[in-house]
Amino acid sequence: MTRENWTIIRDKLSDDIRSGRLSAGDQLPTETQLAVRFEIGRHSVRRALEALARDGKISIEQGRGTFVADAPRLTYQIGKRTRLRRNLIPQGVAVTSRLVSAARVVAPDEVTKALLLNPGAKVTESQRITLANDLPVAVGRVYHCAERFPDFAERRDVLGSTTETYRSFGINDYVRQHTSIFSRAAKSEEAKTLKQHPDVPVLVVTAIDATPDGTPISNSRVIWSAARVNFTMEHSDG
Amino acid sequence: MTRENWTIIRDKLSDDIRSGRLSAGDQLPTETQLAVRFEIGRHSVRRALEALARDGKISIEQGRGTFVADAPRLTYQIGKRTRLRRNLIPQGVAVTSRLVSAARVVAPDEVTKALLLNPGAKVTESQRITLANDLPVAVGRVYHCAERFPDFAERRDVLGSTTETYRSFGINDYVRQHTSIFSRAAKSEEAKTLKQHPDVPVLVVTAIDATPDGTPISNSRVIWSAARVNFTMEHSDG
DNA sequence: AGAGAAAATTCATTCGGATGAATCTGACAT
DNA sequence: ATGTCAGATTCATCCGAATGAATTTTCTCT
Repeated sequence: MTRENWTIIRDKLSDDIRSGRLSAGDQLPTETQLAVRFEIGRHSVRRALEALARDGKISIEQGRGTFVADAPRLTYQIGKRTRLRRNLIPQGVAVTSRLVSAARVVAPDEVTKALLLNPGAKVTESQRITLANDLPVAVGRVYHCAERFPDFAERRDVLGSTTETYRSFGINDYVRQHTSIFSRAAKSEEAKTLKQHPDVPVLVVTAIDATPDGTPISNSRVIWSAARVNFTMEHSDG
Repeated sequence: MTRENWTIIRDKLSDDIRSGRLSAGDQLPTETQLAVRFEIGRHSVRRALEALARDGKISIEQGRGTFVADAPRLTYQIGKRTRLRRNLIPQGVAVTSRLVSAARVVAPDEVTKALLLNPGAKVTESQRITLANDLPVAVGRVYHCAERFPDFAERRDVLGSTTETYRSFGINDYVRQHTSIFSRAAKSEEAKTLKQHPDVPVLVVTAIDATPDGTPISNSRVIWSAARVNFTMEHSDG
């Protein structure tokens, strides 16, 4: 009985949310109140709340309170024709993305390999943050060969779309060549950027886009909030 | 200085592992010793260790101690020709899988939809656990239409390979039709089955396999230990 | 009213301490 | 050698308490 006490309250709250007894946006009782009601220590309450936050079921905000998450999980389709905006918009989600920084740097090893560049080649690194309904869902870095796409980040920022930007460089089509996904704990700065609880893991999605003839044109590494996204893949065509 | 004290020891240990000062299999000092050495409370030490365990960098074992993880992350390639064994073996990993249970049940809603069955149709549910070098990495349920594949689980267990089993049913080829991936916290029983720390999240991979002409033949839902796996996808052919 | 300061709320982090559970070690008897 | 059991070690869980930080609410003064 003494063991795994905190799972009781976690499961109770989880049930309340699923069944609708607690609905999206509702504020939960304070930690102290929950501790009293369930007759357990506040630390066990915190443990339970942390577990729920990791699943994205609730959102814990310091100084304000704890709330039932109101944003459902986004579905992001990965395939040959992976297009961030087009894939998220159909879900009735307002997707925006913002340029955080742009720089010209010597390509890191992985980028050199991914883009088939010579060691020491320069690339442009643009860092963007993606929001769905004003809530950050992903933050990522994209690398382009600096010689071929000298001002990619700036143009992308003006044109507002990756597809358009490629077109302005004379590339009318591009396809996803390779994708890799893994999960890890969020670094504290990532958690801050994504406005998520420090214990929510992130999904790291590394990808290579290429022209239809197979020439790689971009290498990206996007950090997704694991609680807010769901990836799908169709293997027929893409 | 008082804030986020525990991240200091987390980062220190993480560095020690990455740099090789601590190597695979090494036992870490006990919680108490670490607390003394870093001049912080044991609870902060635990918090740091939990964070490292979530990333799969260390493995915490009650009554034994805490050890640097010795199993590297597996890479599992998802594509049109997704075959568990063939995709993992090239990495020098001894992959085995074991039937945990087999049953004949009324198809759950999602399965009905995935396999295009009539409501109330029966399916076989086989639960298998997959081990890589004797370490569990995944546990999953696979559903097959009971009419067409009445004894799938049993045959699969005898023949030792999914491909062979399908062949015995007259299916010489099959392809991955659809895959979806998301992350969530592990349920306590899943954590136990996968022999992982309760705080390590899992990746839920739902898939539909089909014959080349597009007829769905199986629906699976596999729970992967998020710390031990890494998914990749090639979008050219599969 | 309106602006700004003070107070109250609420979560964040940390510490110390206690008990339980799993595992290993070593003494002991067979 | 082998098996058993007591004790030590180590992590797991829990509680209570204090201080700090972020936010909201209330009050005060102009």
